[in-house]
Amino acid sequence: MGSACAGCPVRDRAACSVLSEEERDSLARAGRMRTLGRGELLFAAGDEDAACATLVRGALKVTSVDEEGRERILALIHPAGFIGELFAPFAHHDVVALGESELCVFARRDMNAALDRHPALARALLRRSEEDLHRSRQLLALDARPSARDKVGSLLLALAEAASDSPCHPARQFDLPLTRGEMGNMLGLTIETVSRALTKLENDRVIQRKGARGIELLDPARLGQSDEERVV
Amino acid sequence: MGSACAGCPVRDRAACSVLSEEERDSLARAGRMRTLGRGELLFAAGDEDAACATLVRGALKVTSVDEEGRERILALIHPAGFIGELFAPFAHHDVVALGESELCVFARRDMNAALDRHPALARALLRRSEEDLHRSRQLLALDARPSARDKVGSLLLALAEAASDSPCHPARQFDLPLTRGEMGNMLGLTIETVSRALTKLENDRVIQRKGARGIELLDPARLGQSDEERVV
DNA sequence: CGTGATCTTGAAAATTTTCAAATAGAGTGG
DNA sequence: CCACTCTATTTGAAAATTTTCAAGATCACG
Repeated sequence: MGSACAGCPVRDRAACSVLSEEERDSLARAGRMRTLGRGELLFAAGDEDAACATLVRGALKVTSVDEEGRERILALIHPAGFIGELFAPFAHHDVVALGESELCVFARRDMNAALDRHPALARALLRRSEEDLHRSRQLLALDARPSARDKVGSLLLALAEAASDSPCHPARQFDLPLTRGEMGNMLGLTIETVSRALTKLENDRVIQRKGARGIELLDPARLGQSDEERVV
Repeated sequence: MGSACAGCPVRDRAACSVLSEEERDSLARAGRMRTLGRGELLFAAGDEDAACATLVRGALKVTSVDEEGRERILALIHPAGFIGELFAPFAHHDVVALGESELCVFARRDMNAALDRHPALARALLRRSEEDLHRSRQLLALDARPSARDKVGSLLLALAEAASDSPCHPARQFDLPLTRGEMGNMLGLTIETVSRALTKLENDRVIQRKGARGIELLDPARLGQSDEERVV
């Protein structure tokens, strides 16, 4: 029987890829695989000693719920992403599967021990955390766009890039992992406004909808652009 | 002559506080102090091998400029905060002083070397990065509020907490480190809307303005709340 | 005590939200 | 496989909010 990680689809990209074969297997023995269906919770805000995990397949959302019960999506996690707070005494946010997802889950104590044992792992997580921070800031930049059309366009572009295998190139065609409500939630818009923005993008021949969730990018260059600016 | 760090105001909170006295001094010798005035640039997006630094005094903003020239504030850095990307080949964003600021600056190579030499430093930076990520997500949550009044209120609360010494307790009175334009920028609102929101908050006896920049919190509990929800 | 920049305020225009209803899709049980 | 049902999405029109444009007030500073 081969290594537990031998067939792992993210073995070359996840944080643990910096470990040697043996080190990785030993870490894998401390963890376990887990599958979540759409809407299932990995852990909830307030959980003590919440686990941490590498996402192997699927997609997750990180959300917070304010005092009035409104949910806010704070981040999306894609395969090879690491999820979990190693230092906070309890989880700050909920983490929920957007679709069927597979994770490699570790107890926080085990991950902390691994961090001590393998300095390279700490570096790898620091690097990943830096990337997460960058992604979070890009998300922040989305909200700066003045018009709903631009916000939705920028989000589509971000999702297309996340859906693509090759980094930095958006997938030409992909399925939205988010409902209209979830998209609106991320952009501070209502469901109806998101829907209207998509209609407008389609009328402008920037995208082509394929059913409710499928998106084809006809003119990716105009997605991130302002509504007006491209009249030239 | 004592240690270079002996009088450092953030010596107990910055990432380097996990080092021993000697380790810290040796790191300090690799770095240098630098003072920036309001509006001065620490480094710019695209800089190769941009330095990194711990903020000792003052405040910084991390900004990006989109293709149409609009600036977007992505993060605020407060004393003891660490700034700089250790892994990206070039800086993603501009970093600018909001007011007179003092920093402890390191060449990226030196910081990377220190990371290898002191695993505890990698952990400390990972922890700090996790906190930055959390703050960035909180900022993201600001934009979810539907009304301008709530957005501005939430931002004021965040700034009051940053201005306070005691964590988790907002300063009752403080000076805004940001112009109206910068606040609007962070919230996706115009200068005028921010100004009107402040006027409304003042009319509602939630805050009291002291000149253009001074803010006194009269009823902090109502700052983060929805406009309507608190009619009871 | 000017002077330029920042901030406030007003009114019209544009955009978004809200409320309401119709349509399309996905999943289920017959 | 199809009809049914529940949910998600789209669309419309009025109401509310925000932006834009314009002008006056205030502040900081030389």
